[in-house]
Amino acid sequence: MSSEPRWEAAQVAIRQGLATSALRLGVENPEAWIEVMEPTEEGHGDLTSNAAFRLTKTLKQSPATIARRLIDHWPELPMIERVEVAGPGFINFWLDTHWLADVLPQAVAEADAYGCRQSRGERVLIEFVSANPTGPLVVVNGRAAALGDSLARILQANGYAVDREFYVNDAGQQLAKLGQAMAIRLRELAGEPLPDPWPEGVYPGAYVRDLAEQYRELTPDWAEHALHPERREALGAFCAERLRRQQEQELERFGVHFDRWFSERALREAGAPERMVAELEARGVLYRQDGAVWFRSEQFGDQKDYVVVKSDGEFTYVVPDAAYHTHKFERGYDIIIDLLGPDHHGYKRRMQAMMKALGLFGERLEIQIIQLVRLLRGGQVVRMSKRGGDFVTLAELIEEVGVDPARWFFLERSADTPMDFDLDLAQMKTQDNPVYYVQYAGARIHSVLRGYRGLAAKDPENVDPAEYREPLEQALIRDVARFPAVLRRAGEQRAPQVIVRYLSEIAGHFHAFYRQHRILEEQPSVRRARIELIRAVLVVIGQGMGAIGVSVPERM
RNA sequence: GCGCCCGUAGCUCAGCGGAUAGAGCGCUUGACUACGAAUCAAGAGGUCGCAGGUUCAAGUCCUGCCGGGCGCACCA
Repeated sequence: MSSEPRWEAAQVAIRQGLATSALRLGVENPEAWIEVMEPTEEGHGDLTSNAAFRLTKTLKQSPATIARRLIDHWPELPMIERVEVAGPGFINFWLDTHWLADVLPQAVAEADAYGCRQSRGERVLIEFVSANPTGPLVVVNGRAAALGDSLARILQANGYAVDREFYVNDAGQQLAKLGQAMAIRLRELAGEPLPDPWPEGVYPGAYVRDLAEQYRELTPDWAEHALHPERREALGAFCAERLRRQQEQELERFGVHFDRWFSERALREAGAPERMVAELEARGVLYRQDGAVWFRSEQFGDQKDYVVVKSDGEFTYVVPDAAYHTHKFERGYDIIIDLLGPDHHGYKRRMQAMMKALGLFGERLEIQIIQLVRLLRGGQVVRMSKRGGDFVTLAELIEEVGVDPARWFFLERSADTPMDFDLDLAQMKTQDNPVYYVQYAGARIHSVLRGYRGLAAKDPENVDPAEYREPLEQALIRDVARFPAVLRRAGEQRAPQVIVRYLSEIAGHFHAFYRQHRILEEQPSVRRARIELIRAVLVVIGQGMGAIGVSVPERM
């Protein structure tokens, strides 16, 4: 249950005020022209509008003149302290600090509901990570995990019911290769030499040997199994299940919990791919050529047609994938989000084309590509390749830099930008990591609140907003008031980094305030007001950090 | 060759068509007998890859180049 966010209320009131003025000046349908936003620069008010510029054509006057006329009969509103025309015609609004200060007790009272919105009855499905169960998770999976989980948290705070789902590719070719690798490792355990050369496409990673050892413990006639090609799939399935569980543990350790692990094998066993092909056939979007079955992808906006059933009768991977996506739609989600890895560029159009061919709504399916993560060590790019068996795992990354900094680092950058992750920097210079900057602000507030316990009885019960005189106090009040709007924007733009930026900002204001002003050593009335302020700041830091899955320790 | 993403301070990156383009790191100079110096204050540092176009207004939108990354299989 959350009350009216003051910042947004002010925005709405200003828009209405400007619309009323514009109407009086003879503008038809003024709402369409009026925009109220946060200025990029300090000194340009709390909220600003460019309405005058946009009305020059209609009113045939200079923006400065229009701006003056728009605020000519500006009504007295308790929330607005000052209105001014600035520059070539901007209208800047300063909100009344005392009016805004009401958000402080509100934030403190609402605590972990502050900034959140009531349920809107819409369901969201986010599929992310979905790494193949053929090895440990790697660094880019960590980026996907951090982004998907944070997005889920942000959307939940915005009133959506969100499910996190992991699609497990526990079928098909990769499983066979995994089984083959397993057979090789079992024979190695039996004392046979490793094949030379190593077979093409078979995972050479040493982790398969660990799995082989586990298999030996559990299976009396393990040596037999290594020799029978028809056992390969079962061996692969054994590995896949083990590796999937290992991935799940690593993700839990990273603070990411999936609501559902959706099995491709189950989908196949239920005959979904066959039904998918039949459905496409019935819609007349398939044709036969060179012994294979092709999908008319070009008709639906893709670059070229592609094969759905190979000449050997096997499905290509898009068929079960399309069946899976259809299944998502059938489950009734209002928004379906896929976060895909950087090796799925071509896949996006392909899946959208197929959904279009099936008559499913394209807008409800959002596909976001997460770009590459390059690791730097000693100033050199660390080359990673799963097939080459040479990679840095997510577990190793967490070991080196810790969960909180790793998450922060991933979320700091927008998903569609390839990023460099400098391991040396993250490891050696942890004190420079911005995540500690925000956590330190939280720890300082906790420390002050501990010190306040013995003093609280001497202070007045109620806060007098007139005590907020310092610019930094007022900046913090604005930060607290702005938070619901920030959370909302992060959700609309599907951009956790909006929260990250905000947190750095409010922490900066807090540290400056803390160095410059005393809290506990002030007069009771001032002290009471400042305690209320920092309690609210702590709530907001907690809410923001919660939205990106980073902790706020009481001591550090 | 085609498609997607990216070129902004020495480095890593922000920047919902709006005002004098920002932050962190690094560099220079200052601040603890004071609630936690993992902090704060001040300074230096830019032809926003290049060229056109749209607009009252372009780092942001459009077109073409240049540079980098990643994709373009009867692989997943």
